[in-house]
Order: sequence, then C-alpha cells, then structure tokens
Amino acid sequence: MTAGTVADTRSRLLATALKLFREHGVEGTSLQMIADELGVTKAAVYYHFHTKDEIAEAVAAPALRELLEITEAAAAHRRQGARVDHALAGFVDLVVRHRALLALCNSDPGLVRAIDRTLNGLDDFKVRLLDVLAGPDPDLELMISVHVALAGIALAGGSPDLADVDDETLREHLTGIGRRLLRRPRRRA
Amino acid sequence: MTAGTVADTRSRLLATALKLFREHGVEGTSLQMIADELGVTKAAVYYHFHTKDEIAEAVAAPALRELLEITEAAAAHRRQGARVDHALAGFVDLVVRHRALLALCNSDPGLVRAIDRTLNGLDDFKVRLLDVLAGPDPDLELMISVHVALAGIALAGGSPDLADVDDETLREHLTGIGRRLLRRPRRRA
DNA sequence: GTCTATACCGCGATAGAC
DNA sequence: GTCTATCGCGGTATAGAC
Repeated sequence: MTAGTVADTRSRLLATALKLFREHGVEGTSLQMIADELGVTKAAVYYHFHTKDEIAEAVAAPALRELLEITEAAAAHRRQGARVDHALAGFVDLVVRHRALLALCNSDPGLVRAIDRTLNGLDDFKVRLLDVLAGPDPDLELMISVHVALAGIALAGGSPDLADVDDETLREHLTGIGRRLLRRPRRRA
Repeated sequence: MTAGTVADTRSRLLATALKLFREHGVEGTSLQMIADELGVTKAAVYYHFHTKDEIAEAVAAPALRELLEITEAAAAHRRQGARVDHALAGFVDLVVRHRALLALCNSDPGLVRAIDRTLNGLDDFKVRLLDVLAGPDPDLELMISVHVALAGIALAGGSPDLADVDDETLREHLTGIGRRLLRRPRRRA
C-alpha cells in the first residue's frame, strides 16, 4: 500500500527547498519554483507549510536544536574552564559540519530573519552561549573577544574561500584560534 | 532662486531611505514607504534611482570607498608589518565609525547582496584586504585567522550588545584582539 | 529636467471546489 | 491532499504633464 505519502511529500518538499535555497538563496527562491520542481501547484505547497518562513525554519531547525543542546550540556560542567572547552569545541564542530548551511545564512540572511522571527531562536541561543563562554562577571575585553570569536568562527566557517579545507583541519584551526581569543591558549594532548 | 532642487531631492531621498532601512531593514522597506515619507510618488523615486539595489548601494558607498582607500594606502608601505598595522587600524576605525551601517548589514543582508551585485564591490575589497593582511605565502593557520579577524571584528562592531561601548574604547579592544589574531601581539607606545 | 498617472507582472497568501 | 481562482502588494516600467 502507498503508506506515508504525507511524510514523503513533506520531506521531498524540504529536500527540494534546500536544494533551491542553496542555488538561489531564500529570497531568490519562489514558492512557484519549489512547486514546479515538485510537479505540484503553489497552493499544494501551502498545505504543508503555511509560510515561506516556516520552510526556511524547517531547513535550519536541526542545526539550531544541536546548538541549544551543546550549550546546555556545556553549562552543566562544574568548572568554568570545562564549560568553555565544551562550548567552544561543540560550536566549532557544529560550524564545520554545517558550513554549507552557514554559507547560505551569510549570503542570504533571509534565513537568519526567518529563524529568529518564527523560532525566536537566534537571540536566545546567542545570549545563552555568550553567557557560557564569557563566564560570570566578564571584563569588557573578554566580552568583546567572545563576540569576535563567535562571529568570526561562524563566518569563517561558511566562507567560500575555505570551502576546500577538509573538516578535521578546519576544526583544529578554528578551535585553536577560538582558544587563543578566549584566553585558553593551550590544550592538553 | 530655488537652485539645487535636484541634488536636494536626491540627498533627501537617501537620508529618508537610510532612516527607513534602519527601522525596517532593506527588504522590509518598500519604495512606496520611501515615496510616502518624502511626499512624492513611487515613480518619482524611480526617476532618481532605477532600482532598489541602487539606493542600497548609494547608502553603503561612502564606507566602501573608504575601505578601498585604506587598503590601497596600507599596501603602499614597504614593510609587511607596517602594512598589517595600517590595514588593521584602518579597518577597525572604519568598523567602529560605521557600526550603525554594519548592524544593518548583519540584520538585513539585503544590503550586502545589493552591494556586491551592483557595485561588484565586496568581493574585490575583501580579496585585496585579505591579501594585505595575510602577506605573501601565508600558512593555512594565518589565512583562517585573517578570516576570523575580519569577520569577527566587523560583526562584533555591529553587534547591538556592544552598542553602548564608546568608540574609543571599542577601537582599542578590537585593535588589540585583531593584533593578537594576526600574530602582532604588542604595539609600541 | 522633474514629477504624476497608470500599467504590468510576479510574489506570498487565502478561500473554496473537487 | 491537491487544485483553481483570486487578492493585495512589491519592484519595475512608460507616457506624458509641467
């Protein structure tokens, strides 16, 4: 029997959307294009997602959920040093693994807007992560360093110039740079 | 006599556009809104700028021109150390002075897109600046550091979290962080 | 040279038939 | 669950008044 038609159409739709987003950006992709590629009408797309933003959010959701989990897990450590290590390593890893998505965010912030409009997500995550990385009563220098580190790592990860660096190498370098910025220069073994 | 009506309308238009862009973002600002605020019709706006992108470009143009000049001036130094110092100081200064504009870029990359579509600008500038900062045959670590530094400084400068840090203080901290990232830790007097 | 009136077409979105 | 039809608004474009 033809079971799972619903979930199937939904996931086919998401896959198609992601592909088109990567090619044309979020704003540059119309619902019509998605519908045509799927062989249905615009209105059919609306049945599954009531808004273009919802589609963008669904595309970005897995990475965001991961970021939240990493941050919470990091916050659970007892020592501040361990919190920073965990959060930094997790953030770098996330950035490296999702750099295609990040490149999309940078070139087309329609994604960013969609995310924090519908999921109210980015701000919460950012504040929480900044907290964990800066620790209690950070001085101004450290606060600014944390901002530079997060923004710099995320954007550098998504930069087309570094697209052909392999994941492991990029991860190592970004972690090292992050540790220097956050005043934790050396890592054991 | 009523001289300078032309330039006047054009600059009033730009000022109005900038104000509305700051309030609603580039994509969130319609030509109709700009026209209404000025008390003219959409077509009148079209007379001065044939495209919305042209308006966005005109808003960002002064900062971009400055960036180009700084980069070229930096490249003219004889020693690589002096080139880095000049470019870094100039970049940080630019970021700090134009952080309102930068905040706009971050929250609404419509600006970014408009810029490098019409002016073909961002990429050229970025490549040139990366060159100057990384110097001849940079290793991978330095290349990545430069990316992190540029992206991090620009985004941190535009961050709303740091909006109430005064210019001079922000400039000092960003410069210090940049120098650490670019392996030029100490600055003389 | 500067603006108004008017139009076009594609977009995101909605209502309702099948 | 998908379609047709329709809406209002957006950016773009032209003709023509002054």
